[in-house]
This record gives sequence, structure tokens and C-alpha cells, in this order.
Amino acid sequence: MSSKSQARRAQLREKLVEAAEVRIDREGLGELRARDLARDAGCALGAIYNAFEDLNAIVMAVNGRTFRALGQAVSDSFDGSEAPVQRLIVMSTAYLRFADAHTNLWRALFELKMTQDGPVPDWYREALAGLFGLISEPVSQIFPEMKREELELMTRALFSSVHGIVSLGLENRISGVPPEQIERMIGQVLRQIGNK
Amino acid sequence: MSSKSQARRAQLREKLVEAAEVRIDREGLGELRARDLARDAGCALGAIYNAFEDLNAIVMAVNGRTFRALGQAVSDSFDGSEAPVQRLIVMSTAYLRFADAHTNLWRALFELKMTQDGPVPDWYREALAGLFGLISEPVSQIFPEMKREELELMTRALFSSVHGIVSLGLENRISGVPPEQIERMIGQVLRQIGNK
DNA sequence: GGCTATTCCTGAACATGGTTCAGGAAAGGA
DNA sequence: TCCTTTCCTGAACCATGTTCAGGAATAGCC
Repeated sequence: MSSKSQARRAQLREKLVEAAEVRIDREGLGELRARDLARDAGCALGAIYNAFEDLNAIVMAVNGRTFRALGQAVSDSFDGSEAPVQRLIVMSTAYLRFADAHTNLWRALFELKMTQDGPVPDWYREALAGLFGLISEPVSQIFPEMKREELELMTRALFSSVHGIVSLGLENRISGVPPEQIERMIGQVLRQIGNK
Repeated sequence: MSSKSQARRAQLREKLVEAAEVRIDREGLGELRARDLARDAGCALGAIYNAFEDLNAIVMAVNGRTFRALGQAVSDSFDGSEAPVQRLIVMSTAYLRFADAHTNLWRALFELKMTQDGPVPDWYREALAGLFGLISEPVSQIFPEMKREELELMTRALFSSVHGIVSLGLENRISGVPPEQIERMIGQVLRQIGNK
């Protein structure tokens, strides 16, 4: 066995992912540099490529963490006592707060796949499915008459809508739309949808 | 005067923007190369930087065209006889069709600003305002009781929602969501919102 | 038309940044 | 202890945006 090697390798992977997370959070995905990561992790430039396939793989690892944290934030946001529409609003607000607090990390979640040609990785699909699971419950309470397929579509549609509002809302942060306004937009849309 | 110079310069600019548009449309923004553009336009590499500040400026010019074409597609999509909700759906469908037909060009519209730090350019703001103008009319018919500020927010919210649905819908094109499903999601959300 | 100043074009060179690789160091096994 | 394997190192490689010195074309003027 090669426990020492393995351990060191794992430690390096951890340090690299940690460093990448900090740098992406602070500067954005576009400012991530292999040489900076090597310095942060105290390893040689080439060592990165021993621990990971390439820089992308590190970003993927960061995205995995981010996605888990995001899912956690959303599932921690409600206690189950809310009315369905209210719960959707609360969850969406948690989504907004997370995106606002970690805009660069959250953006990296979507920037990477846009650029890449390869298929969406499994963990991404699963994480998204997890989020959808949280949403589909209140959605099916709001629309008890809908069939499963239509409910799935509606769940996806609502998630996408909130994502769009947050995404465009945070985009021109400098020039407009403060988070409270974004929150109001989310409320407008979701409440309106609840008013059948 | 320097009519001949000016004309050639203008012609080069045109050829570069044209070439960039074709390449972005076909390969995506990420595959755009200065050297390819120079070859396409039949000029030297350095000549690009005489006609434009940098590559970004060319992409901006392409984005300007794209945005105009998108606005045209949306405003051509309705004839004014539709009921308000129906008009929103028709416009959104036009947006979807455009995004589906020219996904890479449409994505470039949003990818650039995300990466850049500078403020959003004026033409972008104006073009978006133009789109919002088209949307706000049916929105104010649907919500006659709303004040201007609330209407503006709702307009923005609905645009963002449709954008989000289209954006996430087209993202994993390979693995899921065909355009008809995206269209159904748009219909679900907008019709639901119209059902006050 | 000829002459000079200016402006533009050219492509080699530069800067940056991801990735590779030959050579040496460390770990594992006997 | 010695050999094998594995890993680490950082210099070099390659791609790509951008610049720049030198030459070509153009403009203005007589």
C-alpha cells in the first residue's frame, strides 16, 4: 500500500480545492490561475496535474462543494410549517441570499458548463434533482390537479424563473437592482402563480 | 479628407464583425481566435487592432447586431390583436426560437458582460429597455391596478423568468429538454400569472 | 505629377497562462 | 541496503491576445 502517498495526495487535492474556492469566491472564475493555486497550496506547478486531470477538474470540485452548500442553504431555509407559496418564496429567498453572498462561486456553477462541450457531470444532475425535489413538494400542493409530468415541468419552470430573476438581477449589480428589489420580483411572480 | 482610408477601414471593420458573427454562431464565443478572424477578413493579425480596440470590441459589435435581431424577432412576433397573456406567450416563444436558432450568438450576449468588469455598455441598456417596453404594454393590461414602479418590476421579473426558462432549458440541450418542452414551461408560467 | 508627412499595414516578437516532460527525490518492498 | 515505482519539480512548450518597429500606401500640397 501507499498510505503516505495517498494521504499526501489527498491533502494536496484538498489544499488545491480550498485555495481555488477562496480565489474564485474573491476574484471570480476568470481570475483563477494555475500558478497562483500552486503557490497557495505550496506545491510545484506541475504537481497540480498529478492531483487533478486539469484546472477544470479543480473547478468541478469547487462547484460540487458550492452546489452542496447551496442545497443546504435552501433546505435549511424552511421548517415545513409554511403554506406552499410561502415556502417557495422562502426557498427562493435563500437561493437569492446564497447567490448574493457568493456570487462568483454561484456563477462558476453555470459558467463552466456553458463553456464546456462534454456532457453535464452526474453530480450536477443529481444536485439539481435534489433541489427540484425540494421544490416539487410545495408545487404539487399548489397544483393538486396536475399530473406528474406536468408537475415536473412546472417545478423546473419555477426554478428556472427564480434563477433567471436572480441571475439577471445580480448581473448589473453596480448599476441597478439591489437584492431587496430582486426579492420583491420573486415574490411578485410566485405569489401571482399561487393565486390560481 | 481620407475617404479611401476611411472606407477601407470601415470595410475591414465590417468584414471582421461579419467573420466574428459567423464564427461565434458556429463555434461559440469560446472558440473565437484573433488569428482566425484575420485570415477570414484577409488582413494581418495586427490590422485587427487598428480597426478595433481589441477582440472584445468586435464581440461587442456582434452582440449589438444580435441584440437588434433579437429585438426585431420579438417585435415581429405579434400583431397587436392578441390578448395580453397570449401576446406575452407569443413574444416569449419568439425569444425562445431566436435563442434556439442562434444559441451561441445569444449566449455571447450574456457571457461577455459576466466576464467583464467594466459597466454594462449603453447600447445594451437601451436594447434591453426596448425589449422591456414591448413587454410592459401587455403586462400593464394584465395588471391595471399596479403602479408604475410595481409594473416595471413585474415587467423585469417576467422577462427574467422567461429568460431563465430558456437559458436553463437550452443549456443541457444534448441531454434533455427539447424546445417544445421549453415552450410548454413558458406557457405554464405565463398563463398561470395571467389567471389572477 | 512629384514630394513629403502621415497614416496604416505587416508579421515577428512579447506576455500570459495552461499543460507537459525529463530528470531527480522520495517511498515501498525485499 | 538496493532496486523499483511513484511522485515532485520547474523549465520548456504551446496557444493566444496584444504590441511594435519598419515598410507601404495615402493625403495634402505645390
